[in-house]
Amino acid sequence: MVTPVIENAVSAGFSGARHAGVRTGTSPHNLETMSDTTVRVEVLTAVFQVRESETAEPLLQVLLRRCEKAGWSLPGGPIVERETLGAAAVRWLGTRAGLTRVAHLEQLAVFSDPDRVPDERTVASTFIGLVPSDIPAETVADAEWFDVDGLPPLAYDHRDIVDRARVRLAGKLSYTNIAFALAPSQFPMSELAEIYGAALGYPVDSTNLLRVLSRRGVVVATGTVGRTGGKGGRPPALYAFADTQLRVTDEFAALRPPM
Amino acid sequence: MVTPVIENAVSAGFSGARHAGVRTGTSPHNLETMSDTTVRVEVLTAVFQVRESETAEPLLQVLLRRCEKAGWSLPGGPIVERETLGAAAVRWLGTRAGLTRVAHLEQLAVFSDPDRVPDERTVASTFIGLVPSDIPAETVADAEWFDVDGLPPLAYDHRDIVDRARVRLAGKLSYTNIAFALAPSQFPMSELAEIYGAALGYPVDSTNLLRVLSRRGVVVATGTVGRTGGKGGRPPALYAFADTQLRVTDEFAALRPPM
DNA sequence: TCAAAAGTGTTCGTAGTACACCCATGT
DNA sequence: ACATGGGTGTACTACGAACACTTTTGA
Repeated sequence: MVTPVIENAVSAGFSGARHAGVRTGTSPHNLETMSDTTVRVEVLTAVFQVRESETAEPLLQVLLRRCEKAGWSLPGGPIVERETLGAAAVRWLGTRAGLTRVAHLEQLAVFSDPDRVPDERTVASTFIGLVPSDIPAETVADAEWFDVDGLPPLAYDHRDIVDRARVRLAGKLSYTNIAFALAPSQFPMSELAEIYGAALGYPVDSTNLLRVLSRRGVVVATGTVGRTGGKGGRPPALYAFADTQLRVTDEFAALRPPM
Repeated sequence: MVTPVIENAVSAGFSGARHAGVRTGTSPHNLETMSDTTVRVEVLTAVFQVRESETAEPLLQVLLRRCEKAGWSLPGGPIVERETLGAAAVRWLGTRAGLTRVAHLEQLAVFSDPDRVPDERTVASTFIGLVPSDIPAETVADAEWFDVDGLPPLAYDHRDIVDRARVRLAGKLSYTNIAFALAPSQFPMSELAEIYGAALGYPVDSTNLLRVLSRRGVVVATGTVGRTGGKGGRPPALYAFADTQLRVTDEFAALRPPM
């Protein structure tokens, strides 16, 4: 179970942004010709996958890299010229962690505390990445998967980033089809319920999950049935996600438009 | 009515992040000692206020600045050393638009297209700012408020930013108490319903709004009553928001935890 | 034939909307 | 008194959770 946290909100009146002693460093107009203030920008991605672990049930895991200076850290690195942040995130996942495919990648937030990293001032633009559970692990170099509830000490503020990513993921599972990026292309509902359970941290009933997701048009039956498991039981119908693109499926919990 | 758009999602397998020809510009380890890739970072804020306009009802408006080079643009500018992005956003709102108080400020997204601004490569970290409707306009210098549905042509990608901000605001009105930052400290429910209506783009029934928001503990009655309006009518009870901090008030539309 | 897993159906609670009706004030 | 706006109550719908019961397989 993930505790919800409000993200990046600076609330309630800082009255008088009088920027005492703060040098703006530029004239107040023509934004596009100023070139004095540059800063190091890095991307960091929290990549999640629901994976088998020592326990009976699969668990939500995060991909970490061992970094000799600062311990375990999220994969990522600085951006280069003429590259979007998303492209940089993908590039670093390839080079740093051997990950060649993520089914979904989205911006999380920017972490900009001046002291978040010692030495050079570094702003981190962070991402969430999701890998379907049937994609092989392919851990490369010094990368490794960890249960989200059994993380080692992480470098800098990377633990905050992972926590925020988990909250976001849990939230979106409830009102979007984001699980398409965690699930295999075809699956029995009981397996999908386990994926939801792993990501949310509490058990999800497969019966009701089917009802909710099919009413919303998120999953559709493929018509095929799977093999029955090791200990007998009725062979399960196989389902698939209708989209492979993030969609809001329950837009308004309240205050929906009239008619 | 705001059309929902999925934000910042790069979905569905870029298989093989082989970064063809892309120079990473650094060795793959020790993130904290690299200093080659720096980039200009600017903050931009879409500030909203529900304000009286020519029409009978108040409308949602955005604060824009006239910029001689690129036309109307969002207030903001580059960050300086040892300043978080949020602080930079606040500072620029003060110097560029004379705004000394926002009730809520939150990160929106990062816009990083290499060509989003000509000349120097500039990454924009964008924010949403909200100003209560009873705060005087205080337009300063060449800043001006515009109806969100009657915007002039905006500089660069600033129109995209405003649109994304509107979608985010509309969404959060439904499942958080974010309206605290748009409403006066005390208000009759009919006035709050108008604020919701302006921000959402469709009429909101004040009767039901009261029920929803009081069940959730978002608004509370102050006990006082206001003055009756110009054309008679029963004097309204006055309400206030319980918090001045963003809170999720309807966390799970579906898939709530058991028990 | 029995256990295990999957699927179907039913009941229940509750949130949200629509709308009718009652209340308090100014003219 | 009556128009105007505010407040209360009620009926209806829909969604989701819980859970019992039925179905289909393997041992």
